[in-house]
Amino acid sequence: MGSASPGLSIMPSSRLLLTPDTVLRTDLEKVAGVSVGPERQDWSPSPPATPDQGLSTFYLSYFDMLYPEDSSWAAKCPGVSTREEPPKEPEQCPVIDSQAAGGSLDLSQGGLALEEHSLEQVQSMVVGEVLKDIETACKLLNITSDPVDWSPGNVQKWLLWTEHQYRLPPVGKAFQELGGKELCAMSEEQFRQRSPLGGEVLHAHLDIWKSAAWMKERTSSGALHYCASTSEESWTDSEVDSSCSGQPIHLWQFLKELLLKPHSYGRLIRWLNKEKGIFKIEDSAQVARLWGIRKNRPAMNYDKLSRSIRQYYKKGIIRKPDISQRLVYQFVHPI
DNA sequence: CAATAGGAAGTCC
DNA sequence: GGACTTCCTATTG
Repeated sequence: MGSASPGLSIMPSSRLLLTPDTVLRTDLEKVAGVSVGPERQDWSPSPPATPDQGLSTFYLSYFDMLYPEDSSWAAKCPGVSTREEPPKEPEQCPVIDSQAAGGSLDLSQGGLALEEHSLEQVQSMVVGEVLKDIETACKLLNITSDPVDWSPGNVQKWLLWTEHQYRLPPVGKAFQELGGKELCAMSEEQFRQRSPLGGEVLHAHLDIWKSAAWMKERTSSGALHYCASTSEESWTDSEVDSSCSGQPIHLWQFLKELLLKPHSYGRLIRWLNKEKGIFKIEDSAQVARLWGIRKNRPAMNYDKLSRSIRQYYKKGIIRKPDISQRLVYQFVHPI
């Protein structure tokens, strides 16, 4: 049989007749624009006050994490608006321009050089970051990056995770029993029918995943760097291997993964002293919840999670720091 | 009152 | 059997 319905495989590719980052960008804009709620997600910069600030904020947050040391230039970098291809999505550009509208092109000196190379580079970096985020989520959830391959269980995990990440209203059982193929075949309208409040955003997020999977497959021929490249500064090779091979993830690995993505999880858990491996759990309930999603343990809570951490004391994996503080732990072997 | 500590038994791969 | 998970009691800040 035709197995994967034609539309399924054609859809992403037809969309990607445009450059990959154009497509992703469109999805990103959608997600950012649509999901702007009273309480935006955790991607660091200040919550947008208006819908069109949402997009800028969305991008800037990525600039932020690309240039954590000096994000000031990005904050006033309307260079973003000097796009070369306005013909394509005219109505989406003004949104980006909203920052420039404020005037103040501070690109006078040094800015020009930046402007020259920045746009495309920044765009590809942003896309790269999105792809990395997806890889991270895959690791944390133990699901494949291509939604088409998801089991109904995987779909539920992804839904729970995405809900949590972007503070979407719970979909409950609206998508129960759906596998990845069915999910991917659904239109935005169908998403909205199943989940009137968050369906549209969920669909946009899924779209990003689909695009990413398509891009990944397209470039996979020579590229096996994917897994390892996701956590630049992180573990040793052997550790990367274990987290890439779909083996059950250990709690300490999970915690480290969260710690490696401060722009996504910094409000839940963060380094107090990265060199020494000291970290603080800022939101114990949420960290436990994510761990529960990962392990399919809906009843997981901080009481149980912390008991697991305490098992690490004996094993010499995690300990309490010399100066014990609430919710602060230390990896015995940092880096 | 939530966090910490650790024993004990159960589950899951 | 290892790596949690679940439950529980006692202690601490």
